[in-house]
Amino acid sequence: MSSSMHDVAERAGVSITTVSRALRQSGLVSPQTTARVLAAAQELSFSVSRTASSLATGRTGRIGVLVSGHLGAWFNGSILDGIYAHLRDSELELLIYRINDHDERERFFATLPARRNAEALIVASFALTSDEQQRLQDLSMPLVYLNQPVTGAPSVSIDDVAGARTGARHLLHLGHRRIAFVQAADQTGFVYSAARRVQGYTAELDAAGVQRSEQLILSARSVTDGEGVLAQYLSQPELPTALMVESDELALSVMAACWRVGLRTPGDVSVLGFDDHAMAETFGLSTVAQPVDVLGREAAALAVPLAAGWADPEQRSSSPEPDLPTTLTVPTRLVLRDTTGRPRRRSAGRTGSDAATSGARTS
Amino acid sequence: MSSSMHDVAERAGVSITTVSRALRQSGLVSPQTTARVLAAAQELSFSVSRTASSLATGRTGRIGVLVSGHLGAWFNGSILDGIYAHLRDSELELLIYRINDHDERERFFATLPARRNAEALIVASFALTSDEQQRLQDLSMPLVYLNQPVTGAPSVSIDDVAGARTGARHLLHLGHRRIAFVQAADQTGFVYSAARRVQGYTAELDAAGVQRSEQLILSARSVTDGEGVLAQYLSQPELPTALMVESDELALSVMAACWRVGLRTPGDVSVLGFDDHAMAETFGLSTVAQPVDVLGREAAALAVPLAAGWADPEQRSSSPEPDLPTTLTVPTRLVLRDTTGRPRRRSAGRTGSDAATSGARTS
DNA sequence: CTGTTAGCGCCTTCAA
DNA sequence: TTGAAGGCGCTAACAG
Repeated sequence: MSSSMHDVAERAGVSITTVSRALRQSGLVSPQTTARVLAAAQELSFSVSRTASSLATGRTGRIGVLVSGHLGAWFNGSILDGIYAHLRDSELELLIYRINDHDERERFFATLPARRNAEALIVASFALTSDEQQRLQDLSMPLVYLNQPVTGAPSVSIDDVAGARTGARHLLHLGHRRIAFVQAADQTGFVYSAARRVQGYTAELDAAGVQRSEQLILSARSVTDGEGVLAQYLSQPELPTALMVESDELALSVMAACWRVGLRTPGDVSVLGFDDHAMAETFGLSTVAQPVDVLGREAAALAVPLAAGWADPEQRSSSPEPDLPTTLTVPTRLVLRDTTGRPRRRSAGRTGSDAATSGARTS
Repeated sequence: MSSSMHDVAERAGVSITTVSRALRQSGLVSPQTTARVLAAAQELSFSVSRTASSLATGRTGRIGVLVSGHLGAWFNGSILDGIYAHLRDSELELLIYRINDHDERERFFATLPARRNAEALIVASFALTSDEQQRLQDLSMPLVYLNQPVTGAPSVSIDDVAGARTGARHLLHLGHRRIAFVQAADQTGFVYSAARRVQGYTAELDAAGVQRSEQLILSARSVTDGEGVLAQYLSQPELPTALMVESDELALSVMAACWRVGLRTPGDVSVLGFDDHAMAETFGLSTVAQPVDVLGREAAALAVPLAAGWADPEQRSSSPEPDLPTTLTVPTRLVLRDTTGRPRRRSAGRTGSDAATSGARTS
């Protein structure tokens, strides 16, 4: 049996109100009384029912996170860690909603369980239909988008375009002139990031006046389809000297496939990932690191005041710019390890390290 | 402003009670009335406040999970996925409590926020002090332990000992006679699994009458300390022909280190992991797979009825064996890929593929 | 089948 | 500094 404030009050010889105040450190209770109440609560191993206090205050003390795909996916997990770190300091709890398949999707949008059950909802890296986006807005509950091009709502994203440009640039500076980009087909959810990364790649190559073609965009059937990518790579009439891969997970798979057939990185081909997945360091994968924990932390930092302000309308006025939704962009960082280097001069698909000129081919 | 049942009742011209019943499909409301209520609710885009109904019913509709370490860790994420899959079907929500450092630990055990806030708590792979275990019991709420040797409480674990034995056995059958085991030092939380894995390794080698020594237990400073392990490996007077590694994460790190110095797997040394981490397949790591999602799912399956039964004491009687805490053990499975094979006969640290005899050493 | 009457456990006026 | 009264939004027990 969990005891209630009533029991504590009785034990401490005070009113329920006093117990409530003492337990919340409202500062309206004398030290002695407070001590007595605390002791009584201790003895009964009492703790406040959030449910009841939620009903009374209108605040649930919970933040929801809507996640796309598996919770076990590196990205999702890391995001949650960042969010948690911040929520912890705000005494808020973390409620998770996962949308992993069509079924879960239906269910979520049919019941919108988040409604009134959390004070704000962080929507992580999602490919939402406009209909779904609308439904979320209708929730009339603060939303924070993570890695999504939603206008008019607070959001946090990494700078995919700039990251990809930086990645491409370093390959260009190393002397690469034939750089392929590897995409994954079915990444549920991460479509925006993916699109922006290709975009960055394209932009940088164009800016450098380097040749580029549709043929240089390789696509994997899944994030573990390194073999498929390798096949496409080796089918190219003129072999690219570098591969920019959409994500580390896929890049690692590509690397593994290369190694399996004896292609060395960066000896035969440079491979650049994107993310800085936990395993990237282990295997020495050069990559464009995105600070996922920061992403989560910032999203939470945006959500918390909204949550508070929502229940407490007057707090809103304290913010300098009343209602401009904040849009945060966190920068990426190029991490050089062992898979990118100067292109080799000899062998397949010859390249010059200082010019874009290319002539006869090896095939 | 979110509307209440009151508004819906008014709009539909019925009592609040009827609204409540209609919305819960209690089957006590006529189809027409139900339709009217639903319509009204729709128009007001109303949805029930879980907080209020929780207070009234005494059920929060939430299951808590206490997680050790990072949410982004493969194991934790996978567990959560399994749990989520089951909860989803029970209309329960997932509340997360993470204990990642001393601070979070203190905080959790000081305030026990899960109390009265969730209907049951799943305690995942944890190294709890007995004091902490006691605190959890004090929660007086249903607990389900995952991968922990807690007696008298429902629990789900994988069979680490048997898994390790199987792993060792296959190496023995392949002809290995000098097999080292690699442990990680500071795995916060997973100490039990780790201990049981060494135990299985030890038992199997002993059963086979194969020589074994303290020296053959290598230890990494962290799960990414493949280099350190390699150093220890290469310092052995007589080189082991196989390495059984406590976890895939560490095994991958070891593999990478081997490759970096030119040691082939399994050509020069066989490497066997444990877990079946997402990356194991990518890199062809042979491993003892533990079905983590099943683990999570089973834990949830144990927790859900407890949660229900807790609030609804009479339901308990429906279970065949009233109060025997269930202890589930889920089996592991050996997954052979590219890193384990017969030991080589020539070269360093000679081995015989059919005898345990060993003579002169190479050093 | 529907409505009325009481709470669930806490917090927030308002008084003392 | 403390207490009494009322209500947060919903559900349950009991009538009709």
